[in-house]
Amino acid sequence: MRETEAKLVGELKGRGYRLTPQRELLLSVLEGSRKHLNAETLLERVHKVYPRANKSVVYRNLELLADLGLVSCVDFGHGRVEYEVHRHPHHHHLTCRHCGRMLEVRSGAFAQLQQQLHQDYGFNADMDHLAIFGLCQACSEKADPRHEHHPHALQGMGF
Amino acid sequence: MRETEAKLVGELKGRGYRLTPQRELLLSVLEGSRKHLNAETLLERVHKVYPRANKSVVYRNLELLADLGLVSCVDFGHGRVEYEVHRHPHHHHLTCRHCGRMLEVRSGAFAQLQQQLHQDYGFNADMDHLAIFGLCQACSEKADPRHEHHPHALQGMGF
DNA sequence: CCTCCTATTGCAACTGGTTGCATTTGTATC
DNA sequence: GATACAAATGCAACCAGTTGCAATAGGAGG
Repeated sequence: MRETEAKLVGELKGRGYRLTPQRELLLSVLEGSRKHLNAETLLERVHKVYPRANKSVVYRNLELLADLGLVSCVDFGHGRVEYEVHRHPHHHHLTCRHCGRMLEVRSGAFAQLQQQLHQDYGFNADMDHLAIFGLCQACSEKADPRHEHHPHALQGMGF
Repeated sequence: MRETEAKLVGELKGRGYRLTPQRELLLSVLEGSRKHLNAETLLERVHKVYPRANKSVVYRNLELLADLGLVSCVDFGHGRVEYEVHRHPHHHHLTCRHCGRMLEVRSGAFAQLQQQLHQDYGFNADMDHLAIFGLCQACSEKADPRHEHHPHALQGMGF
């Protein structure tokens, strides 16, 4: 906790950013949660301590913190982006587009892909921001190939 | 052209969807373009032929067509999603978060990742919807590690 | 060609997120 | 601790995309 706090202060000051109460608060809320948080929840919690906080500050600081590598944001395709402190540097997210469940995964294949892209194209991929969609095992098994697409499946799926 | 048209009709009717002028038009606009198109441009073009077309129809049909595997949509992180007919089944997009340029790529490493995820977690990844962010070769070379993050870099980047 | 049923459309209201701008506030310097 | 300057905030307007709902229109069956 203190460690990331100190890291934050160092990162910010070193680069000419200011240490504002909103910024500290935002990070501490993120650290206080084990789960991903979306911007709305985040704002609610910040609000309890600092009622005049504003959503644009939340978004702008999340962007900054993400940019500094302190938080990572993942778009699970549920209409809102989720944020978390960047403590497990190499885990990725597999989201099932059918049941909506999300799997955290740490596969060497990601590092391999990253390496390959660097080798072949000189591209330095941000693998940590990666969310992959598809069908989880359970849903793959249930899916009958002839009915893979149900009319209105997406609208009626309840997420 | 006709081929995809026929494929569309078949897919739709076979699954109980209707063949509406908006749907056909949307697909033909997508096919008439070699590049990715965003929903706004798409709507403009549809509008020229069918002036009372509406954005919600565009979005709903893009979702349907994507779901049927006829178009693919990629989020380049520029604030709007881009759509294209799904003719090159296995190309992926590397987007530079600094200069915004986009690279089309066909690497075996993606297939390998896909395979690995299937093997290890039984997860069937939709690799075609994948856009990867990072730094392109040019920007990586220009970036001085001590100034990797410029104040307001994202706001001032001009896209 | 008429009827009926339901998929689809058009619309307007809404959502999550972004932006421009005037105001406030960290913080470096004196 | 006062000053000054740029970074950050708060706000309101905005943007892309989504949703609920009443009206419309494919198309299957008669």
